[in-house]
Amino acid sequence: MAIKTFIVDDHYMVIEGIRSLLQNEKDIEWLGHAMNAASCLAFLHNQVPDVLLMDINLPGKSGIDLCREVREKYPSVFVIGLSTFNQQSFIEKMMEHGASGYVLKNATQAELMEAVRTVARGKSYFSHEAVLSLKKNAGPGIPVLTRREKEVLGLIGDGYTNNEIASKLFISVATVDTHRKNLLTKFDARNIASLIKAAMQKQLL
Amino acid sequence: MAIKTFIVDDHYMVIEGIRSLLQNEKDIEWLGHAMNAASCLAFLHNQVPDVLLMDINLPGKSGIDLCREVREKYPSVFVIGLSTFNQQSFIEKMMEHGASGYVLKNATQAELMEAVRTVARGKSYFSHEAVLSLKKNAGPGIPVLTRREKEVLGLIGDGYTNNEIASKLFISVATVDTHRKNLLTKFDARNIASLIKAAMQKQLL
DNA sequence: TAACCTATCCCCGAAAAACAGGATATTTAC
DNA sequence: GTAAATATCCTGTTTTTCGGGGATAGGTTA
Repeated sequence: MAIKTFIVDDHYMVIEGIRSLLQNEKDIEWLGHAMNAASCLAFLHNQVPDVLLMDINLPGKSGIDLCREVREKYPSVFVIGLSTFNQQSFIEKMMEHGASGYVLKNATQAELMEAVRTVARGKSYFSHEAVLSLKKNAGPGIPVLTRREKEVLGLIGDGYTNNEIASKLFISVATVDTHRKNLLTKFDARNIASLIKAAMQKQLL
Repeated sequence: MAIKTFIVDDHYMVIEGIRSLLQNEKDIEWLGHAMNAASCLAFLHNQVPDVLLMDINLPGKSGIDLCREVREKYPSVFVIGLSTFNQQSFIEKMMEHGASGYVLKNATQAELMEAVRTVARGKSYFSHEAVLSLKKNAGPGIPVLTRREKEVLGLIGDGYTNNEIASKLFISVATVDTHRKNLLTKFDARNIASLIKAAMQKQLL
């Protein structure tokens, strides 16, 4: 029985590319594509694929959220995350939300097919490069921030000084300073510059 | 005479997608593809296309630089920039470096073919969405940085202090301070935090 | 209840950055 | 060849950050 596949990606060229890579495989069946989360869910309502290839950067609802929703409603669907970047933060998040694999968009045909077949058997598959970047970047991960810390981080990024932040949040400067110090510790940053850069890279700002 | 096209993109799926979108058009000929700047230049050495489709995010040398180089050596080649994002900073840069068009990767088949045909006639073509985002985001634009400023900006982002940067670059702290001041002015930033955030958003870091 | 997390506040001193001026070579561009 | 841009350096003062501490109070949870 052929593996039924479905694709969600807002890039027409990527959809076409994947289709042309998979269409000549006899054990892989192409059910169609969606270009956003809503029409993907609508499609699943009628027909359920075995493997769902999903861009993690979707307009509106992110791939991360869509992945969680699909896995909750249709546990038989295995999800493969697709992305241009191999950012460990994205990979980790997709995994946490139930994805079975992660493939970079510069993957070869062989890699893509292996991913589809592996995941269809209920196993996990990661792009070679994705694994490398996970290993390389094994250290930090995404720090867990409290609500207040996120708030302070946002204001720091907007260029406000501790004094201004204190006024805005109706707290003492000392408190803001403590939050700031905790942020530096959590991000393992030397100063505000590296803190902001790290936060931007981890999509926390 | 068919329009000879060539593609540079490091994403295999995108190459395949474009190929499958263009291959059935009788007035468009597919010369091949390259996955990085070097092999693109090597190809051009032997065969010159009419239209060169080029991802702006290439590994190593950026699409921006490749575009300039190609236009200098082969003025008959018209370049179309390809990108996932419609960031006005990228679009502007590609134009400054001699590109004739800009198409988003979520473009439709019709749009892509129109772009190729328009550009082949020596005219300019912009994705509908690219034009929109240019209009919408007319405000700030992207600051022009000198080589030294970019260097200093990078080191600031990596968390080095002015003293450390001075040592690294074998210049005085006062000079580093001046570069820093100029960066703040160019980015219209209040302090380092907002500078780094702005630089990250504009992909300059 | 005790341990833990979160948010709040405080002190100190050294280091760094921000602000405000100005100055001088060397390229680069017109 | 002249003007503009770039890179370099200087002297101040004021503000902010950074790195140590430590303390209290409320909520959660094991």
